[in-house]
This record gives sequence, C-alpha cells and structure tokens, in this order.
Amino acid sequence: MERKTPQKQKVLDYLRGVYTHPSAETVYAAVKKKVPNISKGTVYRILKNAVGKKEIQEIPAEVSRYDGNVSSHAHFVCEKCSSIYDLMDFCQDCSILKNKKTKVGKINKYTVNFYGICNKC
Amino acid sequence: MERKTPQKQKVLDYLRGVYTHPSAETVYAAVKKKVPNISKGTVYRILKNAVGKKEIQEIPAEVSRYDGNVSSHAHFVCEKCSSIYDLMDFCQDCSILKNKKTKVGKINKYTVNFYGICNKC
DNA sequence: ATCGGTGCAAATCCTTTGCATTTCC
DNA sequence: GGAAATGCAAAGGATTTGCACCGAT
Repeated sequence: MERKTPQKQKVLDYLRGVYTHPSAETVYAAVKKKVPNISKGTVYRILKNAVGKKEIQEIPAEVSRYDGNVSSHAHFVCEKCSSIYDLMDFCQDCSILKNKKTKVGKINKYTVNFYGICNKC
Repeated sequence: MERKTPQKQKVLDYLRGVYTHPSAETVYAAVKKKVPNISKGTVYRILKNAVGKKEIQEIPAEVSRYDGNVSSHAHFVCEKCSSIYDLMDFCQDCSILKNKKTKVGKINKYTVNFYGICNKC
C-alpha cells in the first residue's frame, strides 16, 4: 500500500501551489527549503510516480517541466527565457476532439503549445 | 560559407523522404547504410543545425524526434509504441491563432499533439 | 515488525564538444 | 590553401537505479 510521507506531501503541495511549471531541479530546490535532507532522486521518483498515476502532468522539453493541473489546457512557452504560462481560453475547440477517433487511433488526451517571446522578455 | 557534404545531403534527404518522425539514433542507423563511416556526432550536429535554421523541426519527447515537414500540423503520438503520425486535417482552427497576441506574448508557432493508442498497437 | 520510501552515489542514456584530420570551394 | 565539416572519443547533463537504512502503518 502506498504511504504518505512528508517528502511526497511537500513535493505535490509545492507543484499544486505554483503556476510556473517547474523542472524537477526547481522542485528539488524549493522543497529542500522545507525538507532539507530530501534527495534529488526522491524528487524524481515522486514526480515520475505521480505522472504515472496521472496526478500531475509532465511537459516534454529539453528539460521536463511539471504541471500540477492535469486538465488539457494550452501552454505558452517563451522561446527566450523558457517560461511556461497557462492559456486557459485558447483553442477550446480542440477539446471537442477528446475521445474522438482519428484514422490512426483514438485520442486520449491532447496538448496545445504556443511558442513566442513573452512580455517580460 | 556553408558547404554541401554527402553526410548533410543524406541526412536531410532521409528525413524528408520519410514520415515516421525518427529519432537521431534512427536517422543515424538509416544513413549509416549509405554513408557507412558517418558518426553519430555528425548526425546530431546536422540535425541541430537544420533545426536552428528552421529547415526541419524537432519534436520534444523523452528522446527528441525530427520532422522534415516544417509546417504547423498536428501529431498523433502512440502512448504504447511511441510512433508519431501526422494529422493534417485536425484542429485547423488553431492555425488562425498564428501571429495572434495573447496576454503573455505574441505567438510565433504552435504545436498540437494528440495522445492515444494507435491502430497497430 | 514489516516493507514501502528515502538518501546517497554510481550508473545510464541522450546529446554535446574538443581536437586532429579530412574535404569541399 | 584555408575554412568548414567530419570522426572519434571523452565530457556533460538530466534522469534512473541499486542498496542499505529509516520510518509509516
């Protein structure tokens, strides 16, 4: 049976309380402040496990980023600073496609990513 | 000035002649049959360079995949065998969004990925 | 007391890079 | 001839994993 540990709690709490779509490294740095002796391997294990159970989602990139929000929403990726923002109101029509069948297979989920330079850059 | 070499030719020819969205490793294996002493580093260099010049596109995943078609079209990713298929006729409405402005920045390009199990699996 | 979770460090895998050598223009 | 590209092998960086110990149930 799965156990509840402070490491797991803090990692998932952190991810769910933040809108920055952090990398494993960033999660590690943040959680280390609350659980000083947590190890990087543990963070990777917790994240991977949660992705497998679809409790969080992984955003593929050169370095993976994680999102505590598992709904299918669009992301805006800054090509300069690599920040990832949520775009809740874009491409809503795409959501119709969920569970639809295509010539190649049935759709379980979809991702929509927009790339550009963010206002901060 | 950039030079024309058999390695570069074969790598790009292969990528453009195939619709399988191969990984660097797969490109290497395929091109090695025609240019037996090509090295993996060279394949990686050629692919990276071509991506930078937007001659081809990179599809982010656990292991990067490459696409000789640079247009913004949707992909169907098989969650079982990792095959990637083109879906030219899906989410066309999204193309309207190109160059549109969002709250966070102007959109340069977008990617749409659908995930599911492909008919072969 | 059990056995799942953790910390640590070594291992792995993909990708990049330095450098001597080749080859295109 | 000279810069650019290549081959090779070593380096790098992110992620995974083996194992002994720890701690939640």
